[in-house]
Amino acid sequence: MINVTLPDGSVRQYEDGSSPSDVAMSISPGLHKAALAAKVNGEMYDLNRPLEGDAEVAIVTARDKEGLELLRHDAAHVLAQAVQELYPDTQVTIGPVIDDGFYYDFAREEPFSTEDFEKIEAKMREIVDKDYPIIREVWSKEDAIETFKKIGEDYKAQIIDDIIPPGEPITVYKQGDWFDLCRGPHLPSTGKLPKAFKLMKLAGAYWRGDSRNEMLQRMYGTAWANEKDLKAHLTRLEEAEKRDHRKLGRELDLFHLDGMAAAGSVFWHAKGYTIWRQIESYMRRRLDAEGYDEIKTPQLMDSVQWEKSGHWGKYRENMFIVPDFIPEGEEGVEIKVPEDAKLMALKPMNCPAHVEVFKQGQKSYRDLPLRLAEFGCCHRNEPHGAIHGIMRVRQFTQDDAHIFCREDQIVEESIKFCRLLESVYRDFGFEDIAVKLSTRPEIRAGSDEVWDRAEKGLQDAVEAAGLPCEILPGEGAFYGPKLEFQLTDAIGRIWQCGTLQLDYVLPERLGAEYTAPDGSRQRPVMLHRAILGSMERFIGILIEEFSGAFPMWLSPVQVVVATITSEADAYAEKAAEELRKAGLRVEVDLRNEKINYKVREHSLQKVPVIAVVGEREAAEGTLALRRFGSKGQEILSLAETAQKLSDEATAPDLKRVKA
RNA sequence: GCCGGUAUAGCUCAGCUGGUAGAGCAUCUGAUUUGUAAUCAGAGGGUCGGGGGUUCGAGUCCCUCUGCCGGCACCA
Repeated sequence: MINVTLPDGSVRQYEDGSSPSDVAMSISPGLHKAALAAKVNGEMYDLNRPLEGDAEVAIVTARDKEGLELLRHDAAHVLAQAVQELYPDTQVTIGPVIDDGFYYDFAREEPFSTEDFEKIEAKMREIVDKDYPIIREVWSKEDAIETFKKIGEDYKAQIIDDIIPPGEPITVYKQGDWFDLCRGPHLPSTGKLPKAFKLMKLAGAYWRGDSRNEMLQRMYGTAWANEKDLKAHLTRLEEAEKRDHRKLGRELDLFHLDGMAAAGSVFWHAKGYTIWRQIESYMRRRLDAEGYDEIKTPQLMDSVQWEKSGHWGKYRENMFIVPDFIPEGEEGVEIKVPEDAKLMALKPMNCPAHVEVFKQGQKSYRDLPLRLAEFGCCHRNEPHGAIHGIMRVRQFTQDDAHIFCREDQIVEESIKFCRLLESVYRDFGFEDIAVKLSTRPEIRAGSDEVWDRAEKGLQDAVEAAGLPCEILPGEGAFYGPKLEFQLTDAIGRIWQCGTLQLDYVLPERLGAEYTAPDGSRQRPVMLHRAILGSMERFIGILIEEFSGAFPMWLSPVQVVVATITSEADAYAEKAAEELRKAGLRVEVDLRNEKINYKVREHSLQKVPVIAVVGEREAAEGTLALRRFGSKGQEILSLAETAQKLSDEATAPDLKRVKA
């Protein structure tokens, strides 16, 4: 007999060789029906896999996170079986679970098309209906390789050969005639898979994630415990689409993009640039208060500078190179660049120029830490497939700064930075920030003691700011460890925004030094840091975060004064003037349209306040305020409105000063 | 850069198996003076992304380039 401890703490006895399925049945037939797998001593087990002794057993159903993952994993297998039955010339590779679903990578000469999806889904449902038992088998490595090779599954054979560590058992799952290499666990039968799945998209993906390898065809799908959850998920996706910054950017007249005229660069319109200016002013105030010195450095620098900094060697192919010469000849004649023309490059980052500024004049230890900030406009020739809206562009402006300091100042500076970043993000409404600490890579500059101190310094800094942090071992730059601060867009894509990087190498390469108290010449350490990251990307994320309905202080138009009849025109102008005097961004709508029409239009533009004026308001010197997202109205005197709205429109940092 | 998809009016989209373009909204003009999410009428607007080909004839079929979309790879 074996003793089984259930999640509620109770202990039951079962015959030797009993499986989680027996346990579930003994608790209730309902649970047995809902059971998908089990957690045995914390490890996931198939329902029918015999228990090997006393154990803690928890039955997993579709309600558990693990259960849902199991479903999705099975959905991937059912997909693979369906595809191979329909298209026998297809090889299977891998099919993992991802957020909200799964994918499967197939190798096949002929491309699939999304038009095949309907047929494939029908086949998947058929496999579910057949209710094939899913049977786990343990094979030897040699047998497994041989079997998969024999049936032409070269990728599977390669996985077993290269990827699975020796000694680990090779498990194969069979459903009907079809079988697949898999770690498991799986559902007891294909009939347990709810039909709440849907194939979503088709995409290319490199075999084993390496662009030197061949490209496979990846099918993405989503799978849920029931139809209702699936529908809710699809609705969420639709809602997220409405928040897409590219769509809102156009609809709200914030910016436009023109792939033909300037691929990967943003044309900012007045409204979008108003938001930009608010953010820039805000950041400038925050940096001023933190002891930064704002500077401005050249857009074009001689290639010699980039050679010295090391960028030329490593990133040349992503830099825009400009030959320094005067083209001759008539219009229409091809421009010939002389072979000996000096080359310049648009800056891909600001740091070398900041080191140049640091190097001007003599620096003493008394000058440190020296914090040089710049809203630096950078150009990077990004791979074309990487460009995305205003999130990933070829011209962008960083809220960049470099802190030159002594090694013993690193920790304090890092803490100050993390606190500042956390406070800035909170002002913009971001509460959960993902922080990643990338530690020393295999090939690196500097001694282990220096790395020890640097990594610990960054970790302490994040902790001091009260931010949770995940460590990415070996992901740091060769010159130092780094922190990355990530935000998520409307559809769950993660974007790097803020960053803090320690750099011991660049000051050395470019010869930055200061005079120490003992009169010796010393190298400063350099902290590369950005809070928002790129202005473009940050604004893109803000647009999606607020779905275009910006808080008052950022909103490009804060108030629209809309008239009901032309009788109120003069008063409307006067009211707008008063509100502008109070520092508000105000537009007036005197058009000969019904108030319904005006309210609708400005509501669609997500203007925070519509101030309606008719004869009554004009006579009484009041405004009827209607807030975005509400139907009610509030009648206030002109003076009260100016006071109240300008308070509301005060930037968060200035509010703190006032308070 | 790679794989797949896609490109028609300012925007959203229709245009079946080839017979030289349509709708709604927007714009402009006129009427309407209106009380909180679309007042009515009329007009203008497109070498159907560029180039090449098949055909008597191409928005429609083929090739090619470019952009865009979704992934992959990349992201100092």
